[in-house]
Amino acid sequence: MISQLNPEQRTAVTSSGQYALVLAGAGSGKTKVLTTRMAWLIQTGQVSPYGLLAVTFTNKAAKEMLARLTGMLPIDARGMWIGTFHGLCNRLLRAHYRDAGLPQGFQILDSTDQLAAIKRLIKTANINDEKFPAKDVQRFINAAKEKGERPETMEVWDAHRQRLVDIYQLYQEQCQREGVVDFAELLLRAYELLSRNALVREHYQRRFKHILVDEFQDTNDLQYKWLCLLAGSGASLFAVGDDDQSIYAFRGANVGNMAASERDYAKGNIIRLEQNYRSYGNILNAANALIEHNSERLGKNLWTDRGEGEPLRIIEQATDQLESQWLVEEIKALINEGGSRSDIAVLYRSNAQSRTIEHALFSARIPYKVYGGLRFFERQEIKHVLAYLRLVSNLGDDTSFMRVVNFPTRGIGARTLENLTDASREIGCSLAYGVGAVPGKGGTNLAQFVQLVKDMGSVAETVSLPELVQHVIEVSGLKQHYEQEREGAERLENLNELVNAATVFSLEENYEGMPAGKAVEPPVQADPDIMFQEAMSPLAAFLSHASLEAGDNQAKSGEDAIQLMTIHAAKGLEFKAVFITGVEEGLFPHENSLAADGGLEEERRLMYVAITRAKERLYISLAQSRMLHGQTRYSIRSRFLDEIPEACIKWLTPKVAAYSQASSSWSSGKSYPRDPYGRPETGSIAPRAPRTTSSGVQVGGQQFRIGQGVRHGKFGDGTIINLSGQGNDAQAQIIFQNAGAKTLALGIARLEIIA
DNA sequence: TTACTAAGACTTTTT
DNA sequence: GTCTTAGTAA
Repeated sequence: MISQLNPEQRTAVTSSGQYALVLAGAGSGKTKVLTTRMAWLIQTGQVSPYGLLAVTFTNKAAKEMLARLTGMLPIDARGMWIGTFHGLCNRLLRAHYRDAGLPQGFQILDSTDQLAAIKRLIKTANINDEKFPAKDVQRFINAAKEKGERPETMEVWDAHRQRLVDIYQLYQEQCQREGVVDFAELLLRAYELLSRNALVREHYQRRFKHILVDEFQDTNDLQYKWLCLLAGSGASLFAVGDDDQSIYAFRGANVGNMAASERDYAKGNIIRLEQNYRSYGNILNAANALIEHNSERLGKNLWTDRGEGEPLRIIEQATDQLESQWLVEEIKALINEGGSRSDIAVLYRSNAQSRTIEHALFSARIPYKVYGGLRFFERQEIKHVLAYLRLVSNLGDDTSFMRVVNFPTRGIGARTLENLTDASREIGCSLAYGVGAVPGKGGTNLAQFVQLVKDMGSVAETVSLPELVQHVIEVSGLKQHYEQEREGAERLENLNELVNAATVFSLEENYEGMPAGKAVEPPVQADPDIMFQEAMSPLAAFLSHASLEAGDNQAKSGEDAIQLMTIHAAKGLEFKAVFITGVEEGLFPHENSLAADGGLEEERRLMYVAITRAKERLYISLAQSRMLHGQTRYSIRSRFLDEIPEACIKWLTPKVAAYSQASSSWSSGKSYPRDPYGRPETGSIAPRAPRTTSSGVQVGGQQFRIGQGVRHGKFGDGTIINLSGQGNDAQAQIIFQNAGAKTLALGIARLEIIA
């Protein structure tokens, strides 16, 4: 297995030091190195499968790793510690729930659940929700946890921050009372468990001889500390990552961990994988040149022996709609050449851009798939069923209680719930236990609801997991509710799918190293840590599975379709042909990113990621005007395009020379902040100075010029600020005094020239 | 209690 | 343009 590697890959795989940092460029065989190293370590007898821990960020990556490993070696991967940070921490906490101070069946809150819990807290604790919006509080708490901070130890410098810390404290108390943990808490609890409990820590430090980390540039401070603690002084730490592909700083990832690890382990063992097996030369040259503009890189240059290939094709269109139309034509051409649709990806910076593109593809009847969006376990009907199931598992789960107490409606209104909240708080119990204290009709309805959940609980003791799920769907009234709803058919289908998911889950023999489904005997063999474990109930295991693996993020597979996704979602993927759309100042780099520290560099890395997705052909497009937030905005091409060498590029529309005079803006009468490049930092309404030096366009006997006044039957009077195209295809951008900015086809719109 | 309307937001996102 | 949320009327 080693013989198929290039020299650098081989060095990495067989590295014998205590520490190695593999700087793996895009398309350089990162996963191959990681999995081959695992296989090599096991095969050469340096470690048993149980002495190995491999951690990734996504379930997808973990599955891929496991699949490749078992493909190379005939080993039983069950019980091996290969998983996501959250999955492994969950496993750790399940095994040692008592030492971690958690109830045995603790449940996991996803981000949505967490936000709901915080909103509820803000209400019950009478916190000013204008000063402390739930979203801000959530961000504060998660950021604190990701730095490993608890309320007691946090620095406070003003009253506002003090209050935030107090809310963090209250939130922790609420979670503890309800027996739930959020995502960040999984990591922090696991870290605290290891750092405080020497017995547990030493056990795992002894056990894991080799720790392997994927996408190391995406680790946050806490994850890094967790790794260091687990590695102790004896284990080998093998980290693979690419600082140039760090695009998640906004959610706490700290690229600095790469440099820090090198410093902390003082081994200086960096291995660079720079040979790229994915893209042609022009694509790589463009990517290399672009990323050169970033400072503080560890340094790396991709190369290939595949030749230059096609140049990058860049096009500038007048509007986002024309951009999409061009996209459709180009895609048609590619397909005519014999390309398959799924080899073509259309990437964009923000989700809002997909609408126009989808519309154009739809009109042209080109099948497409949009990635991103709601995942299976995040759908509201699924979350409703899960909330009932969580209540069955733990009546004290107030978040779930509030979610379904009146869904489907059963005459329990806001007033009744307010009474219940007050009563429960006074008694000091959870909502379900406080229903007796609510008088009147509301109280009766509440009592009936709690009885309903209790009845589900007794059924749970006698039937299998899928049977229970089916039962809950029926007696909760959810089934009936969606049967009556006009658009309920798909939701009903999803409910059936949930029963299937439960069936599949209960057939699995183990979950996170623990017995799952029908708790099988004997328990998972050969995992030495089984001695710490008590079997989790199948229901609790299923619920935790649902929180941790929200399901596929992709549209239904099957049909051969164009792939539409954000650049973030494209990381790790590759396509024969890639279109990067909307490459304009203000959008990409996004204007909001410029204010953030290191924001521009992260945007540039994002562009780097986008470029390196392409194997054969790369198209970049931009539009001079685009509908965004219901307004037309004008912008100039992204500075990133000026950072790519002309030698790699073929401009499909002429490259406009300089932008120094151009401005891009939303509304007149303001002055615009400038970035260090002397460019406007934000987009806006005042039309920018026309760029096309066109002397005018002749259509239907009329001569249109930039700056000319025109009158439209519907929009009124306005001024032409830009012209494009020729003859009947000519388009004009016009700012109407009352109707705002419009792009009109001169051959169609009836315009009257005025003074 | 529900259903409708108005107002405001709105970069990227896995677990 | 589209979604979520808060407020109000039926």
